[in-house]
Amino acid sequence: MSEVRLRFAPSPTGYLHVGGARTALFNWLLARKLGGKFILRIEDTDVARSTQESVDAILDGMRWLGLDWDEGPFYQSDNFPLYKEYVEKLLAAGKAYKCYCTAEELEAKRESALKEGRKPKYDGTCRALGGDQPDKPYVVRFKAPQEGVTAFDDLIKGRISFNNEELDDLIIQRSDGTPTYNFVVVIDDATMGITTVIRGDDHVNNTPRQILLYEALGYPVPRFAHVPMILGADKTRLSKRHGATSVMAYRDMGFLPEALVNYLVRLGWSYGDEEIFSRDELVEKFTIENVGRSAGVFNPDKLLWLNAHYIKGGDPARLAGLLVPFLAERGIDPTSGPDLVAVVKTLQERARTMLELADGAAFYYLREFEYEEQAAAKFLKPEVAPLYEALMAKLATLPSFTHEGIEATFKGFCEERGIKMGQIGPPVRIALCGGTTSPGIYEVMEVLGAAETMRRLERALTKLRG
RNA sequence: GGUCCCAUCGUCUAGCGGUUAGGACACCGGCCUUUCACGUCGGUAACAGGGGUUCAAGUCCCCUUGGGAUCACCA
Repeated sequence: MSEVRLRFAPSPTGYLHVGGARTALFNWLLARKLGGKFILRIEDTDVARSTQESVDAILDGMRWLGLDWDEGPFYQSDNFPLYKEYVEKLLAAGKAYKCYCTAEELEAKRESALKEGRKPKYDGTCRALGGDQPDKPYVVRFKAPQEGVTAFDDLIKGRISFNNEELDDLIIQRSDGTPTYNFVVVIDDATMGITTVIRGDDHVNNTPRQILLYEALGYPVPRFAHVPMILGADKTRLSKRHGATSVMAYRDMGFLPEALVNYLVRLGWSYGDEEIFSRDELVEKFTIENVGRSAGVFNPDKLLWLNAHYIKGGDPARLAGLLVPFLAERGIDPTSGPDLVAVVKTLQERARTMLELADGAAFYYLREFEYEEQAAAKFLKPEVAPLYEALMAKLATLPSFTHEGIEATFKGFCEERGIKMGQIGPPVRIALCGGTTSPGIYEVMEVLGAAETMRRLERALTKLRG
């Protein structure tokens, strides 16, 4: 039983955001590296705020990132009877008690305490109460020690300690009988045998309470690792106003999962000077000790750079497959036109996202595209008509319409006529793709094929003749 | 406000007592070139401040300042 068991425990109140994804990633990496288990648990004790759509969205995000889990997903809402049992156990042992204070009373106390500059902690009114009050609604509170120190050695931040007097008697069961987060998380992590808890550092303040609960319940306390949060450019918590925070939104914006994974893991973790990590390398090299202690700013530019890197080196066939839906959004069906894989190859070095790849690929499949106004005015002039005609005649004699042959034809053409590539290149480019930006014209011509190339040249010829 | 955490280029970071403080993104130049990119070469740019400890401090300690998290019948 020395196997490490880690978990990711999101609450289904929204999509999977990048911060959560990074936490999940760290857990997953450590589990894979150590040959342990990675468990997915849905924290839906707040029945009112939890939705099935959110669960689905989170699962989709996990799958897209390739974070497969070994056990689960488990739902806390399935375990309410179990939690109730533990509450009873604590009650019976005198380690918890019923509190009859109403939410309104507590709110009032909290406000006045805050106003007077005192700590807004529960004052313990019901702690010493004698017997039950059968007809009154109540919550169950954990009877926390009021003195002493609770400390733990965080795997990332080092030793962290709290004076118990700072802690109050937290509610472990609501008046409607449902358990609360801090209690449930302990029961679950304990009963699931979680050995290491990696979570956002917004949980550090919960940790001492949870440790106390573990001890009260007689369970071993797991190791904790609190990962710093992700900030926006203005150093405040990353939110929608900084841009997309949903993992799936990044997919829709044309990012590759390996790019997002690489980016997210490097945000807060490092391995010497290395920037690029394959999934296998991450599993091999990841250690929780190399996770930094301070919060990091999400840098979209660097993500973009990584994405460009993975597109550049990606398998053209795979990229072509991923590209289809992006093309469909533009009303393009790549089955009627040049081979999409060949198209992708001409674009890989100049696209940073699948969106850009789709934009760049569009002209291959459009037959009656418009010419960019400025470009047409500058290059589609009557004077180039003879050039077009001569070039087409020469091209027509090519035995095979390949990059090499086409290039040789252009070279020879320029030499014969004593002109420079700059005089024939731009007009041809516009004829082929309608603008001044495109892959190299030799490769474009090869991918387009002889017939389509000639048709486009002919079409431009007609256009420039008025 | 209490508690807890954090602090190296604009950003992500390397550094684990002795370094010309390194890399990456971004930015600015050169080269390459049929366009746009890619690539390549080079450049600008950082140890928050103040005290200690030490022969020696970005590295260790303390304080200040500045950020952040958290103080729910949310998770």
